[in-house]
Amino acid sequence: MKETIKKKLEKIITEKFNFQLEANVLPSPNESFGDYTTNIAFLLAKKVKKKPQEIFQIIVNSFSDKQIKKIDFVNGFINFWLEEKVFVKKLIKVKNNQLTPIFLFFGSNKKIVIEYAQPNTHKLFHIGHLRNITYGESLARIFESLGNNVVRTNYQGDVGLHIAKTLYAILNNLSLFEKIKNNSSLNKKIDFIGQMYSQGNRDYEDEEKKKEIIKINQMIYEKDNKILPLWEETRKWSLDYFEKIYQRVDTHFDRLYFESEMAKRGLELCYQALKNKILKKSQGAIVFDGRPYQLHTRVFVNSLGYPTYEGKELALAEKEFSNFGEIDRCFHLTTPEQKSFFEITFKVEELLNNKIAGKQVHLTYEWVNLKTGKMSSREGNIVEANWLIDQIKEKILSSYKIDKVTAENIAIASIKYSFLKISPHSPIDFDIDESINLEGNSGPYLLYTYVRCQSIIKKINPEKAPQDFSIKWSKLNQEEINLMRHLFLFEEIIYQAGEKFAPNLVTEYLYQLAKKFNLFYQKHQVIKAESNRGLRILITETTAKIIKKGLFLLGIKAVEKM
RNA sequence: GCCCUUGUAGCUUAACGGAUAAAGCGUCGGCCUCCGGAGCCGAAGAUUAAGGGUUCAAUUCCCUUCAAGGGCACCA
Repeated sequence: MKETIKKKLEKIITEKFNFQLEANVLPSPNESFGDYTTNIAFLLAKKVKKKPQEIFQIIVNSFSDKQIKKIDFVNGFINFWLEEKVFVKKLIKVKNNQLTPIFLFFGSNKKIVIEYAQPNTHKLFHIGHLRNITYGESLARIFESLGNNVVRTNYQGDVGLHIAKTLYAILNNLSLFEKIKNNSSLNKKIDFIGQMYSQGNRDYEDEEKKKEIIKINQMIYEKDNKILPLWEETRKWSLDYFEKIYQRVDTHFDRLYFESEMAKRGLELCYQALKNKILKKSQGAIVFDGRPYQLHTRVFVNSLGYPTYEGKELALAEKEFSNFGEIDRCFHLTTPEQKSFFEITFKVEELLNNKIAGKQVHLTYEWVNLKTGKMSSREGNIVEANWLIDQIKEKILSSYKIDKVTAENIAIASIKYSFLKISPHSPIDFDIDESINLEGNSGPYLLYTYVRCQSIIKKINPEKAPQDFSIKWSKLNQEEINLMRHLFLFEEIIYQAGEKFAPNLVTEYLYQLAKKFNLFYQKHQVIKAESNRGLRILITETTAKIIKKGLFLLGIKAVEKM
């Protein structure tokens, strides 16, 4: 609808004013300003030297569309009011699952990669990862619903000093390790790795032990047989633990990539880039000189001959762009401190392979810090994902009479919603009571509204409801009108959320929808309605469908009772 | 030092350059003989960090200052 108005306006502007202008058409900010609004009268006034009022008159006289009931002029804005039947048509489409999405493609192949989650093995999966995975999964679903074929990838660090520290400590506690390996649950194993990491960190302070840890680090890189079995075993513990979390938060990956598989190919690519003079030697290392591109200089192969994180990234990019056929965009979700890292590696990748140019995108989301300060595994003040979900679940179980499965779903809904309603660019100072809401603008509020709708629908047979929808606004109450107009905007909101990588637009939309429905519910009867009964049932069904679909786009499962 | 991001009610946040800056929590006052009270209604609460500029219009764009966070060669 928005596009239709826009195109017609632009045509009129060209014909009547002999002027090219992109007409900005938006949903009106509130009900008294119609359904769509445009500011072209302001913009045009100066260009064509006419008063906004005159411009409005000319547009009104030329504009014709069967779906538009009225066009008016308020405060300099031109507002469009849609015919009632347009809304009814849309609601019926939603009811019959016939919504056609507005497509948003990033290229001709309609295939994109989203790389997210990115935890490191041998470390805990904490609320920062939870924010990442929640954001990534939601973006994936939004892009899918806009017509894209999405490949979900996850780049996990399974080599590095933190692992050497952990393995060093384990080597000094081998009997305990064997005992845990044979007899303990996965949770105990993860606890054990955490303890060993802390121990390894303390050991690293000691100069002698530090040398040994660095040696172990090299052994891991070289897949030395003396360390390989221990590395593989503990790595598997971590991966099993991650997999359980992915399932718990309803995410899956098409491909897991590991840092350990990138070293060899990364090194080859670095030497190829050196040969092509994209990289150069400097102080014993191989580096990219970023100055010609206003970038930093960074090391790709260190002076010991090992590829750095940058060097390995070249191999990752190659895989991500070749493992799934032609890719139009590849999104990497990380916290902002990796900005310059990505600017530089993207540049080198482009120089190596110009087909990638412009297709790599770094999407940042901000840190989750604790109110008490920064999280640090050394200080042991990590908010671990399972712990957080369990805490919220307990809180729900102690406050409401529901079963455990539902409590689990509600807990995850409240956590995901709490993250997603905040723009990714806002850092979060996390406090469990303040950050995770169960009332007000929250996941449970939306679930509750959904359950409420379903509860009404279950009590009646919608098929037998009156099907006469030839309505007039004058016969409807304000709550019905507001709801219908809001429901109408759903697809456009999804499009905007995709365009701006902003699931928080979906949360805001759903919250407004639920609020409007609850007010309607409070003031008017549906089942025993004396007027508009069929329409009210239709509105209730549509609200339920859209909340469910919207929650799905946020990665949240609707519950049927609570 | 250079570069990037952020600064909005007591707290946590929202707002393609647009109309009266929008919510939640907290505080205060109302609403269940009625489809689910995790709900609904109302009140109080904002010089959008400060100061300039551009614009018909600035929380949004530009400049300066202040504050917080992050990045700037062999960590990931």
